[in-house]
Amino acid sequence: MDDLDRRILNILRRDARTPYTEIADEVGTSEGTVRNRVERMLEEGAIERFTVATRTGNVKAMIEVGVAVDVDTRAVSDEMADWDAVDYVWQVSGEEDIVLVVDAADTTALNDLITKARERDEVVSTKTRLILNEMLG
Amino acid sequence: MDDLDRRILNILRRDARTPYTEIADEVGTSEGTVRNRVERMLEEGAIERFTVATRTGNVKAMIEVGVAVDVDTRAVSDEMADWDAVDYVWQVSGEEDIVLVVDAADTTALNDLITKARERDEVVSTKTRLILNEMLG
DNA sequence: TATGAAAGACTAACTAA
DNA sequence: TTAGTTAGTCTTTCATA
Repeated sequence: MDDLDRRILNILRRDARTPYTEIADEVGTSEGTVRNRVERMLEEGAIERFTVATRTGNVKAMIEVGVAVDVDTRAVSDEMADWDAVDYVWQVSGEEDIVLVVDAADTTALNDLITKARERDEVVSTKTRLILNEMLG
Repeated sequence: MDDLDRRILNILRRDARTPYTEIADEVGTSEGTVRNRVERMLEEGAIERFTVATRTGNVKAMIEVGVAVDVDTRAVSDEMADWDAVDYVWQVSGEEDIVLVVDAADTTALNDLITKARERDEVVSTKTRLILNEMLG
């Protein structure tokens, strides 16, 4: 993971469909080098996956969910990952245990999701924050 | 945004390099249809961008940052987006105003980042949560 | 690091609803 | 008029030297 890797990553983070030849030009190396490095980073896990950032709805939010102490957080997370509109489920340290990152159609859909979470016996608290603006690092 | 769109998105979210022909097979349509729909979703903003999910360091975390009431949150967010190891900056509603999603080399790097945030006059509080596990929705 | 072959994406003309 | 299909062409990626 050297500076060249980081420059390649920065280009891919902004547009993962940039052709290797174009990346090569930009960072001053050959197409083959870029390709080999991307493959290496994929193997090593520096690149977890190629993906798309979506905004299918109008409301993005994070829901911090607290669960009871005797509960298998992993299992709960697993189920919540299957819920509609849920993009990511993070198990986190801190007061709450799970953070849902969601992309909901509207506030009603968001509210339904929060309700669904609160109705579960294992869930002891929720705290929702709307994501008003997102910027890439 | 119909069911076919959603199925295409789900495939792309897991691997954005899946060839159109393969997606077409999986969802039961032609390559051209998949391509047209992906292009339309890009134009409409349902797909914000093609990107890579990275893990360059060993520590992922979210840092909730509270800023003073008279501060331009946008400007602060803008600067923080440029900091090393910061993947995303979200302006959010709730007690705190900014959430940094970071991918740090180690806990020292994470701590440096938190310190850097706390040293700013505008920042009145920080709360850090380690992301222990992430799952795709 | 080149180069040719293979895979994939794109263009544009066509068909059907 | 819009969505979908397809054949041919061009671009990108990949494997080999």
